[in-house]
Amino acid sequence: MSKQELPIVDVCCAPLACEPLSESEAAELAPLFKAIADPVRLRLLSLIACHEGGEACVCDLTTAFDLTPPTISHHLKVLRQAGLIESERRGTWVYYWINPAVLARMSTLLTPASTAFAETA
Amino acid sequence: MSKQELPIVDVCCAPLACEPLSESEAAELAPLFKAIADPVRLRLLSLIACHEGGEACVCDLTTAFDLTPPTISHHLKVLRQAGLIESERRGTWVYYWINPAVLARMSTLLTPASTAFAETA
DNA sequence: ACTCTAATTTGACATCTATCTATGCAAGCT
DNA sequence: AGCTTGCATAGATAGATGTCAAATTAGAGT
Repeated sequence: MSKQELPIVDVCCAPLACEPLSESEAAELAPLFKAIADPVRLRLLSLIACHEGGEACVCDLTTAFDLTPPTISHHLKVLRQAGLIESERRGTWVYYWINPAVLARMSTLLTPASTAFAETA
Repeated sequence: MSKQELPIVDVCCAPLACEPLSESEAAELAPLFKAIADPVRLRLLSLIACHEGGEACVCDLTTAFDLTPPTISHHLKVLRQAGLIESERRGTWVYYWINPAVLARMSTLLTPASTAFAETA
């Protein structure tokens, strides 16, 4: 539905610490993190990812928050426009599921290159 | 220097998709992503992480942007207050380095639990 | 057709944010 | 002491963002 802006996924996938991010790479990646830089959207993403069958109806999601349906709808739209989730209407209900490839790309980006951590000083 | 608010790192470390994020977990995690949800800060983080010795002087960073020093200083402060980087003054210059543990935690959170991606459809 | 429910869109508003200029502070040098 | 450079803070401002109430669209079932 509504194929408006499709998320770009052609940027590099190397960890942040491998080589400095170019201006254009940063410009494409920042919106992905901006999309999850909100407590409600983080929980939405988690609720969807954890839901049985890998997808959740909006009605399953709205009940988990002290927010009005339009607000939830707004947050879902932000996540969808960023490419983090996808949706489909089936009869009365609209279902959402996550796009694991985008999540994986973000995860990889944040991987400490050297993996030289572990010193929890 | 200035031990103001130290970042909390006592929240769970499991991937988003393992079990739904609690409200408080989301509230603690969102600011971390908000800190990197900006193209300038993403590049700053990358520049610092990639710099030889694992640390960079502010003077190394300001030259990479078309922004005034106060603006860079502001972004560094945001990253530092989130716990993503740390800093120390040595003589004339101030050096910044990344906190790999926090990066690793964020990376883990975004790991698709099932690791059932790879279908780059 | 009418009605009911599910979900989104629109418009408004208060708050937050990125950026700048101007100022302040700290360290090194003459 | 005084100057210069590196960096941070303070204050101001335009623009983005999260939230809600009201209106709208889409299906399902009388």
